[in-house]
Amino acid sequence: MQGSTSVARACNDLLAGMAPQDRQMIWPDLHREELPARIYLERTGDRSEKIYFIESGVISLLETGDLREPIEVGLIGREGMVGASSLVTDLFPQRDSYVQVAGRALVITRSNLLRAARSSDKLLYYLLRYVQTQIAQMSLTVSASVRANVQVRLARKLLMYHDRVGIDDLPLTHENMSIMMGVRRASVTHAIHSLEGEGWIRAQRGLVTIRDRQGLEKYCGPFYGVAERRYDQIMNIQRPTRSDHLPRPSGAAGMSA
Amino acid sequence: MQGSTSVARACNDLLAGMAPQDRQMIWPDLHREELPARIYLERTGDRSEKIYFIESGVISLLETGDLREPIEVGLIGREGMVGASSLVTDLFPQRDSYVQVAGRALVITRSNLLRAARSSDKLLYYLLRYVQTQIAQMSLTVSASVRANVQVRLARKLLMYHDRVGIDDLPLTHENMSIMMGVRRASVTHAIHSLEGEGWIRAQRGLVTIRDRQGLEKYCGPFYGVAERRYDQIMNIQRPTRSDHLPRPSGAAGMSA
DNA sequence: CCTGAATTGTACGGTTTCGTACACAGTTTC
DNA sequence: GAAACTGTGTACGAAACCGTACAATTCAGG
Repeated sequence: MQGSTSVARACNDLLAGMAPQDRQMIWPDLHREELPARIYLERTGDRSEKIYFIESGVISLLETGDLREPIEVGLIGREGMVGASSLVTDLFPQRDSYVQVAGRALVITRSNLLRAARSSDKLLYYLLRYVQTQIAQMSLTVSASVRANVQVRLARKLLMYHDRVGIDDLPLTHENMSIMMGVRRASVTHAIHSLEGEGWIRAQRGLVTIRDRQGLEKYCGPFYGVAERRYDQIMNIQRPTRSDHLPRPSGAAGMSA
Repeated sequence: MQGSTSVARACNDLLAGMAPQDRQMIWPDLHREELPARIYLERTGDRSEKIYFIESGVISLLETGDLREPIEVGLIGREGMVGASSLVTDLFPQRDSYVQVAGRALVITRSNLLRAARSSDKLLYYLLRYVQTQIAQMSLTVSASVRANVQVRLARKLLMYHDRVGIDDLPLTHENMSIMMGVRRASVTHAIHSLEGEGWIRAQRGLVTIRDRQGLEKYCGPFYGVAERRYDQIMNIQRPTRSDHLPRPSGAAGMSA
């Protein structure tokens, strides 16, 4: 790809959180790459030689199964990486990784990261912990898919995007969201209007703006926040408002602030 | 627990499929345990000191989130193990593991398996591959939860249970299934009747008997079989009727035969 | 055998979501 | 500035599913 430059400082939480010696070990192998929207970082079954530590933008994990249209089963932003599973085993990707919101990433070759992980147990187990956070996210997505209605699921998804893009403007179309959620576009349009009517978001063509994050979180109830707290717990993140099992998601549950 | 005896021969696919030297290494540490129905092998957040290689019976992975009732997000039988994730990291279980169908398992302590995995990369990466199969299963569960109706989801679930119990009689109540699927009991009753009307199953009080597996598989369409083929692929299982992407699930897609 | 508990059958109005369709608005291309 | 494309608003009947409720059946224990 293009846009490969040398690295100044990492904006990726996994890189920022790993042991300094591990970070220093892989540092020379990292190169920054731009991630334009609508490209695939990995395709199901196609070996990928690169692993991406996302610095900005949003990647969706898409599950196709044997169906025509895929479904979004996971989200990755600056809190995560793409390709962790191809690291721990010589396996082909099991899902598509699709750039929903353009951004950039620090990229390392699979062989380089694999070598590093084999030489440092600490690094390997650190990255494996991240895999567990993805499992947690997916598990809670199952729960929400079954129990929450379209409107709540949409709100949840917007919050998850908001956590990752960092700004309040989310470049998403109704069609976009409808495919990711596996519902009709008309259902998304209706849900968007409803959330807009409450004053929580503002919708324009191809753009959703978050205006009242707390309102959205409250509306989602138990369907937002659990995955985010688990991420913190698994990766040992300490946040100022660390309220363990209180109902109040406290606004700092994710990776936003 | 009770029922701990010495081991004669493993009926667990993971143990059967691992490298002989790895199996021999952990063999002395394994003890057989009976798994009575309705107990929990792991609870979310409670450290578990045991890891279970399931020989028979069915374990559900239950996700509670912050909700009152849990949802089944994964199934484990003789093809798998409970506690794999607490192996690769010193993490608490992130989900409940509940014995849906009684059976037995070969049990090893976490510290023993952890030591073995640290001394054998091959073993570690083998078990990590199994974790990937669980992710695949969960990912396809998301897909099915969003796109398939209750009747198809029920059929899919019955097939997955059938794969794991080995016999045609599944000890499940309607209430049981309704909780696992997150729907009304009445919805399950209706779906059961419908599947029964097609002659694919036979239902009695607390018991569902599979009578026409192929019929069920055909009815599920793309919602059954993909996860099972991925398991084979990830774990490098070779089966006689290995038809890669043909629509025919061929009856040997799972771990049944 | 009797009683209580567990399981299953069934009903009804209400809500959500679907499938499909068509009109309109904003953006890009030529 | 006209055409083509993309994105959004809206409608309508049909289907799926829900919440709730209650009766009937089967099983387990005394």
